[in-house]
Amino acid sequence: MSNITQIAKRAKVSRTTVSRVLNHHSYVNAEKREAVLKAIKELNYVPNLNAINLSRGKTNVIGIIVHKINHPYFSDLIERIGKEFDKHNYSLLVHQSNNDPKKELEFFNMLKYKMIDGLILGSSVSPTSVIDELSYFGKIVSCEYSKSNKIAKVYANHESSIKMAVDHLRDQGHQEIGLCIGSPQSGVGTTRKKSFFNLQKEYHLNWRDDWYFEERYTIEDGVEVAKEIIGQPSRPTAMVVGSDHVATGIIYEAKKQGIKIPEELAIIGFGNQPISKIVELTSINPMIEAGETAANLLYSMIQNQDVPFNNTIELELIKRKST
Amino acid sequence: MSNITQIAKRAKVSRTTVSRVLNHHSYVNAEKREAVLKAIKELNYVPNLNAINLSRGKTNVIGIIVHKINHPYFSDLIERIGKEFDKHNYSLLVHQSNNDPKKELEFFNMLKYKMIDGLILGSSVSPTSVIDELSYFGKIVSCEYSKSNKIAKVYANHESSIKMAVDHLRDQGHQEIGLCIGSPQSGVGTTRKKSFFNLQKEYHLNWRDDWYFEERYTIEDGVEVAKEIIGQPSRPTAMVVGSDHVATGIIYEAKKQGIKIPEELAIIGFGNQPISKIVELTSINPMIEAGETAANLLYSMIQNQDVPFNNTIELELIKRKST
DNA sequence: GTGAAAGCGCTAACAG
DNA sequence: CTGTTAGCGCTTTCAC
Repeated sequence: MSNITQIAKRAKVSRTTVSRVLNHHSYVNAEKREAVLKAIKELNYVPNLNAINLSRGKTNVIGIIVHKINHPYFSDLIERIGKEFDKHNYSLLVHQSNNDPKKELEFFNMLKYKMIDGLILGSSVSPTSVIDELSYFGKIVSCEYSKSNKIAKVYANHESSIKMAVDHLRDQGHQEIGLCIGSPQSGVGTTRKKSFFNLQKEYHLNWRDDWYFEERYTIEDGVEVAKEIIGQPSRPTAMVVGSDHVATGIIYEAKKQGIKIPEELAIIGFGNQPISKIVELTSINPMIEAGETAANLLYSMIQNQDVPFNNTIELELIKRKST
Repeated sequence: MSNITQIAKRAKVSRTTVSRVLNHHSYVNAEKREAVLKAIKELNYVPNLNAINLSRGKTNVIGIIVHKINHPYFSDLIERIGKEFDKHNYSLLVHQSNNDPKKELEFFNMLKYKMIDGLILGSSVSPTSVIDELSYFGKIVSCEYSKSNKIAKVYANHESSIKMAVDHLRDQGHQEIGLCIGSPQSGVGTTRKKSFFNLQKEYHLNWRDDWYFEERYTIEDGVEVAKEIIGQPSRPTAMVVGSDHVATGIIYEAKKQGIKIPEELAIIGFGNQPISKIVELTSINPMIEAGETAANLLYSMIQNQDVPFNNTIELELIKRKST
């Protein structure tokens, strides 16, 4: 394993010159350049990124933390952010928190310790104070609402999206509406839950506690939810479901049990995932891509450009046959 | 931003001592230790990982490259590998290649340049020569079959899995069997395709070229495949489908068009993904978890332990109602 | 138990 | 266009 000094010696130039040809800096005399290139070949030289990173004070790596890597929402998010940053020659350090604040804290050190140049919060359960303090160490973009005003955010208004869903269902005549969300601790979950129950009171909707479900993420979870609903003595006529995949599971199981969608059970999901087209699920969807937006925001911030910190995402309701 | 030298000065000790308390090395006089800790607090010291990495010659990061981050197979793989390495305090640098050899090569530099301590090939389209050369720079584990004998591999025998599928369908009386795979360039795709056509000849199965589909990855792709099949003047009575998700799409669309599964069209998938239970898809499944296995192999290799390079995964056929 | 000194490998300001 | 020199921040032998 050779280094720049050996190349310099062999090519009979200074290390600076080697560095210059390596980085295509300014012009280097053709002969010397050739000598350097020759030495590089002969010694099988490869650069050491850790040295470069240390010297430059940056790594061209950005971090992203999510609740669960293989949840479709997050894997899509990671994919889009990765693709976007790839254009700028940045790599992605991906971490899964399982919504565990300790795990988040651990990963946040990557920013503090200068292992990553920026951080994207796919989801976070850390208190604002932690985020505020962290922001001192580097650029951060959150893909959900955050109270911190030290970081950029790109988020949908989940309050209005819940209203969009409930209003839509009420328009169809529903008065018994259940709710199913993911993590009630996450920003998204908290807001959805709160907004829903506010509306439920405001509209004087009927309610039973067993119409509420949380910590549901997958198609299989949806199947379970459907079973629970169907077993109830008096079940809701409609469900607002935080994830298209869970909603898909509900539809699948309900249909299997001979329940007519939407006549006997209406379902509305979120995210307009590919699968929603297939099961003809009505879904509420962001009108911009949060991943790309977050990536571009962060990239600009890393370039020390000013960006808006509050970026709200407009939503639209895509009506299909499940409502 | 303070560094170890400033801490040393303030605590009136040497940098070595600071380093020792930081790393819990040997014993340090209680008073000096306190002084160091105090200085660290006062100066808001945070370590610089790049310096540590450079000095130590390792990063505690491993890289993983996959065709597509948000394909369920790969996002599951990443999740499992991440979880496994998290136990050892390793982070994950994730890269998507889109099966582009150039993109792969770019990421391989992360290993050469010492940015990562090891590499997992979720999928790869690079020639053996490239992998062989790369193996010189670090430990590599492939999650699919590879001709390279310089890296560890954990792979299913796709030849026998195809045979398992075709035999099963023949047992049910099928003579007209179609094939649908992902990338025909990937190791998996190549083998599946070749094995299938060998069998098709050996068994004298009927065949039409329009019973073959490639580059299909998603549920939506499956819907398209179903539409194409159904539109054919003489369609196959069964399909071997490389992905459960694509198979799910086929089932969904076929049923929608009133085609009876499995009477009029039998479907067999691969991977036993959660969704396969829901659509009652027969699926062929590995009996061990490739992700965990690959992670543990790589971890052992990084510890300079000897590991078996050829790790085959046994498969089982999980019969459900689609065949 | 502690410190001096020599790395780890590269970059960049400055002078010529 | 090129070299000198001073970092970047931490680890680790080796003496004492």
